[in-house]
Amino acid sequence: MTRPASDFIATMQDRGFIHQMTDGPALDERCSKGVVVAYIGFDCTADSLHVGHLMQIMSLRWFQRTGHKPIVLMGGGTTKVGDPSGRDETRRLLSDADIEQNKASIRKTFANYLAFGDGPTDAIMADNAEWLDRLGYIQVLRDIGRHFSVNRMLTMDSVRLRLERDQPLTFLEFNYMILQAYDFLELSRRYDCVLQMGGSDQWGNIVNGIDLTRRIDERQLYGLTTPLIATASGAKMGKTASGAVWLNPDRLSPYDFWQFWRNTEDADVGRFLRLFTDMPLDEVARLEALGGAEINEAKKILATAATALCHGPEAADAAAETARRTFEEGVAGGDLPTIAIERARLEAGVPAYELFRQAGLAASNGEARRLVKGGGARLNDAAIDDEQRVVTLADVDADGQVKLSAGRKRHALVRVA
RNA sequence: GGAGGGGUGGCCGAGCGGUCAAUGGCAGCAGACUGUAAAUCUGCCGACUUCACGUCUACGUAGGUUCGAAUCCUACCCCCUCCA
Repeated sequence: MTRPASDFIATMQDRGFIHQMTDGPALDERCSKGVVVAYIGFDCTADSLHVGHLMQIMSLRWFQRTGHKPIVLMGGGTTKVGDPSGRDETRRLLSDADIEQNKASIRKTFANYLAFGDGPTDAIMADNAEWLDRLGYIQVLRDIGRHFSVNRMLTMDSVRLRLERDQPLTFLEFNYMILQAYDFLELSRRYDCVLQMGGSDQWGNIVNGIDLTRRIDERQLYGLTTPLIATASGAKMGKTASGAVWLNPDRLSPYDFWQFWRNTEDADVGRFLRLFTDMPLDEVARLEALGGAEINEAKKILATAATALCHGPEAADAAAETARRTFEEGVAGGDLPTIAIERARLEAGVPAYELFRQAGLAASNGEARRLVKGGGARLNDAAIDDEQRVVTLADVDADGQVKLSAGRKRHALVRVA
């Protein structure tokens, strides 16, 4: 493609957000001529989004920053059905109450990335439960169902892959793409929305919405998908010690979120800076070029910038500071997980493995003991060599705390209550 | 409805009467090497405790046979394939 005319497409292209587009040139032109409305849907399958959703969120952010109006569509309705895209197994059915709860919890995340309001380019939030819940079966079959050919539905990846692998696909899930297609139609009518974005696994669903709207309203809509992000060594992105990298602070602390980015592989630093921060491209290029251990500086900047977007600048700085003190000075930083213990218990002496378990550094006493046995446990930065090591008041430092470490990276504090 | 195949630890996948808490791979944790990276090598990786050739809970569910079952039998549930 020649150089895009619109800031939006140019930015998305330069920063690596574009996997596929429907009629890219036309979309580019649209975006260069005035405010465009676009949406991305988020299903409420968990009470928090995770880094896997970050591409989508950043897409909306850039969309808004380049002068357009983003719609965050909560999938209050579609979550009741469950998107089969990219999965071999049927999603567990969530209760309406769970979905409501998840929705409420997820909503909060967006406030940090987008500016909501009533202005022409202010973001708005919608919920497809609003229209999907009201649909009548026969009516949908007649109005929408007749525009879908089962022959074609069977060729969509979300369906085809299931069938090819002999994995079951329920009729409920089979209908998901129809509902998502209908969403696009509905949003185009309600908000003049002409663009849907999403991950590459959403391509089929997006194209269905475009086709449906062309057939019913004779309106041209557009789609744009983002590439699947894996780490340079091929692993799926977003896994950490304790599972997914959640965006909600109650699921993953800002400190741990910061650590996730800090541990980015060398080869990914530039790409991640482009995708997950607002950093200008020339600055990214400079940081990316750092060699050897110097690349660590770039990782810190990445971590702080990404955390600032998600959790706010204060939380990001606090996390960076805690990390600096913990790793560079070897002092216990303030953001580390902390547990309290009564003075009396310490006077009597508490086995170290017990404390490791309580502090969450080990899931069970047995695991804690194995950690000690394996040489990975440290007490106030000194390796614990005796499995039976008992912690007493003698181990408490001047600040009234004891520092526990499991490996190089995971630390916790025990404070005397 | 009929015939056949299958349900094993977070996942994949061996086992098919004892020595099986269950081979192997992946994922995860830790150690060494480093740069809080990658790659590599090593150890750990159901729970609990006196960490041990100990106890408990586990191989879809419920019973049964047996000194002893993930392994055999019965019933039930679920999945897949083919036929109707």
